[in-house]
Amino acid sequence: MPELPEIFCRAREMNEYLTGRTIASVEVKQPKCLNVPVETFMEGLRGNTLGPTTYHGKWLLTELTQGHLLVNLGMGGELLLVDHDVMPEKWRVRIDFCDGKTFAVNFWWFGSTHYVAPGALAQHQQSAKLGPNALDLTADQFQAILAGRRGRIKSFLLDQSNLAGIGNAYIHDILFRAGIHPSRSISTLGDRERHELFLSIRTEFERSIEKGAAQYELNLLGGRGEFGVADLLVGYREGKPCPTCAAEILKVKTGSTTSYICPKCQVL
DNA sequence: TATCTTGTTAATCG
DNA sequence: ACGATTAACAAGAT
Repeated sequence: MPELPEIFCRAREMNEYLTGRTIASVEVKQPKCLNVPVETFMEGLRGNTLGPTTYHGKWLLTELTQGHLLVNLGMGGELLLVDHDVMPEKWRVRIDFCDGKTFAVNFWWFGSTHYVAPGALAQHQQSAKLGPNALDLTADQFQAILAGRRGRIKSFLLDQSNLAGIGNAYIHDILFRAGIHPSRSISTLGDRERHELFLSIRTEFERSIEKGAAQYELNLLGGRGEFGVADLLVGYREGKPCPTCAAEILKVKTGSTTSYICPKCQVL
């Protein structure tokens, strides 16, 4: 589940381990994950040296000598730095560096690996329309984004054009910490609740980042984070007691997504 | 076998 | 125009 904490950590790792390496060749096993024809992709990348990597929501953006390499892990996958001849079993795109290392990209569903030509980043639709990073907001900015908005709070928070980085895994605990039911209308939320929500996003994401993000995702070197199921409060804990009031945690349908809630702490 | 899932976009309906 | 809902898409695990 790559959400903001995972992407944040991958970006940090890419800065530490990939920056300065020069691309010798590129191979694509799944052309559908590209935004341009395979030839364009390979030609665009070849010969470039990798600069700093930043993140925006669930996108990783790596500056190249000319242009940018963008990766979105979709619903999961691995970014691995390996030796040329020790490739992982599954990979969709491999970027071979001149020094014998390879950046191997794999998704298990719906990922993207894009090449953006110099100066064209603003034209990259998928990343250009993202809202601000959820962790970069101040309390006031968060209030401003919520002000006057309609609809349900959960769909609002999951909509990457409002604020970027929250997905359907961390959101269970984010809403629980704030004591807010996922189906609450935004218009019924008081200032105090909105502020609690703001704090919950920070708390939740920062806790995970401190631990190197999710246990069930591999980091660049093949290791794992330490944020695991034991760190979850209500997410994926159907039938278990709420950590606050001991009521039974429920798994409920909220629109097209599933939510885990405490029915006593998060009333509609 | 059938169903579930961490994401995103487009289409559709009211 | 907006919000809600559904389907669809590149898999893999249970």
